[in-house]
Amino acid sequence: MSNKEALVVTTDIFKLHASFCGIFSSDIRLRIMWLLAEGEKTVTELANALSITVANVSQHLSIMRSLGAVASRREGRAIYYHIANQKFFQGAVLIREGLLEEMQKRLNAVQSQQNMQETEVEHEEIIAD
Amino acid sequence: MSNKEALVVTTDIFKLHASFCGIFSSDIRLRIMWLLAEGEKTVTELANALSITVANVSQHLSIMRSLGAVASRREGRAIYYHIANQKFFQGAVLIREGLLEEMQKRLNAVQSQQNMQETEVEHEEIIAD
DNA sequence: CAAATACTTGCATAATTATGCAAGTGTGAA
DNA sequence: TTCACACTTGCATAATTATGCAAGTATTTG
Repeated sequence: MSNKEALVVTTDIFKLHASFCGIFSSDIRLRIMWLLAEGEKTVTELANALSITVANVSQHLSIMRSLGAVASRREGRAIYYHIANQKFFQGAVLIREGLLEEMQKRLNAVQSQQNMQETEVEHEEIIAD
Repeated sequence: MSNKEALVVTTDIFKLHASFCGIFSSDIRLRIMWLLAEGEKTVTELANALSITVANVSQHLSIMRSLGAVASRREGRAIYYHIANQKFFQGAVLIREGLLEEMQKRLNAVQSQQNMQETEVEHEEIIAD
């Protein structure tokens, strides 16, 4: 994800989709999406919320804008950014939900395995008797 | 996205989510998701469908499995892969829909701009009369 | 056990992406 | 016009990710 490509021109929807999803492969850009989901924000507001430099936020926004994930409007000397299409955020939310579900499943699996082991120990103790 | 990390252990949901989304930033892995959405498939089947080497598919699957996007089961000497949670696919679909919507919007914008220009020309012609 | 099939892994090399810092642009106010 | 503010860009350096190829493991079959 560099910000040097001015325009993405691909006829291959999978390649386009993949480049686009590069947006979500940075935790900073994900946090920006989550902040912008609350409503439009300026670069400075985002930088403050994220505790990183304005230049860095600007570079991330430049990538996101070049891929069409966000759009901006100028008001005086501030530039307000917003999510270009809510489906981008909704899709990211869905993926996160899946992740959390899977983590919960694994946690449950580990816990029930622990219960199994505890049961085995009890069983051994019974045998030891 | 290397396949060397055995286990992702992060308490930061944004970092975890971002690593996970690295899966979608490769067109090959996206194609694998789309193929697996049809139903479970072996590594060889995927390699044939994608016209790439089995080793390469295996490496991509290894990344996807290490992040929990896919799971597998062995049947004889074949290993069948499937999507671990449908929300992963649904989220990717939603993002693609957003992308296509935005592309359509831009196409419409270009077309209406062309219509505007045509109207201007007509206008000039009327003036020329 | 040997051979064949199906898949995985290690490693080197190439390509892409991220970051900080310095310098630049655009806007409004004095 | 000069200054300050808000943001962007270029560039170098570091870090991550992708790919092919060769060698490896696991399973079934003869």
